[in-house]
Amino acid sequence: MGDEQVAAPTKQRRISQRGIATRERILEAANRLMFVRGVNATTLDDVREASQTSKSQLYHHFADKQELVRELVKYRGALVLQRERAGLERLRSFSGLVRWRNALVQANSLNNGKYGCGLGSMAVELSDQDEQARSMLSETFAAWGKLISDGLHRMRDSGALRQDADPEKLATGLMAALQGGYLLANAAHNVEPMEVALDMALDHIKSFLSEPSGEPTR
Amino acid sequence: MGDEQVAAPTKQRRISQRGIATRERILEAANRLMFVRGVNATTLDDVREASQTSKSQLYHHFADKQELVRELVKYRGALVLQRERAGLERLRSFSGLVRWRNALVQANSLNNGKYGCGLGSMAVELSDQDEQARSMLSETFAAWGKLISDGLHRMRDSGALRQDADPEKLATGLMAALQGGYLLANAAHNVEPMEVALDMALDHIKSFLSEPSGEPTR
DNA sequence: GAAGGATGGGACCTTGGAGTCCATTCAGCG
DNA sequence: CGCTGAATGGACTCCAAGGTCCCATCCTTC
Repeated sequence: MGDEQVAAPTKQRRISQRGIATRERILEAANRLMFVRGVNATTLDDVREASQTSKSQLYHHFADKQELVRELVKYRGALVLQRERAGLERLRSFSGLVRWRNALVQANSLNNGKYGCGLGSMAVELSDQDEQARSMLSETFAAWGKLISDGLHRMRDSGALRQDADPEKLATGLMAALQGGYLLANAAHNVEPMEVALDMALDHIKSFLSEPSGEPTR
Repeated sequence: MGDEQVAAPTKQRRISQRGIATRERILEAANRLMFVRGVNATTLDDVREASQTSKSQLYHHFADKQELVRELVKYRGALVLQRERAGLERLRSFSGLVRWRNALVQANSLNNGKYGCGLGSMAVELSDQDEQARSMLSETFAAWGKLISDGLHRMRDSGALRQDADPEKLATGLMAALQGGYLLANAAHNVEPMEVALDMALDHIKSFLSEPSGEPTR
């Protein structure tokens, strides 16, 4: 409960290139391990070993495990948003959504549905135990949703989507279908539920396309 | 790896009424605690205290924590299926689905979206760390889905739903929307995403209703 | 090239929480 | 009743995992 540099920001610790690299290595290792085993089931010794560092390094860069986890939330959130931005920022048509869907499905099918969504599983594991992590995750989901709804807005503005379509709601529904799909696929060790869920959401969006759209895509 | 009474079922330990009650109390306490804190974040001492039992009782009834958790998976699965059966076994119309949706939303809104689905969160927490638990959960999801698809089949048979509707896929989509909705609602501490997700799934099902159905419900 | 902070290795400490054990009480049965 | 095994209380053991510490080495700066 200290007031951590509220009024004395001068004392900023120097940080070298090497230090940055180590910190990155730690986060990268934590990311990998916690993705497959879950956050709570991953120990700091696991992380230490996988990142080829030592205990002192871990505690040099992170105050404790909780802080490491929080930094991981940011790290992973940034990765996901970056990936999603790449796939969504130029979304202007329904077929773009289909391509986006296909990429996610394909990636997940490489694991046979295992592990689920890096953000979703953290959300489940942490929401009830770390308020700060929860709120960061919630914001990340919001940003992700915005990427989708922005695309839908573009589609609506361009006339591809009807005026009565609600981009925000459609985006939320699509995100939920995606997360639920990940969850069921993970439990079943099989991507199929995720495909079905995404197809449902896409069909729902398709029902808001303007008239001159031909037969079913898929 | 012992073959546990494969051929000598005579030695079945006697179990008294009192013993059964204690076992039940333990499961019930574990259920409550692990629902709000998560499985891994709940200690056996927590359970012991909340159930007003002692260490020896815990280990008298369950071999270890893993077994307790697995029994909890069964226990909770049975509870959920029982509740869902009550709400779905007589499902014959779209308005029945709406009522079902409303009940789930209302229940979750009492927690402001917190905690999520008892099965879904266990699935995320356990799928990557206990194969047996994962497979039981997967089966429970399947049974849950079947309750829904059975209802949809009845609707299709009665003509409420068109012939080209696929009850299994619709049920999977609905389940995914529900789980994803729980997840987002939990992260946001707000039921809304869950409502939006379920409404999307219901709209999707509605699009398969036979002609003579009037304007939007909701 | 000496000082001082950043980086690093890894032994060590501490503790929470899983799991053991034994003495005691309780309940059904001959 | 008294015997037997189930039910129970709770002290105790043990260890994995988080966290501390100290000393060595590296890098930057003057």
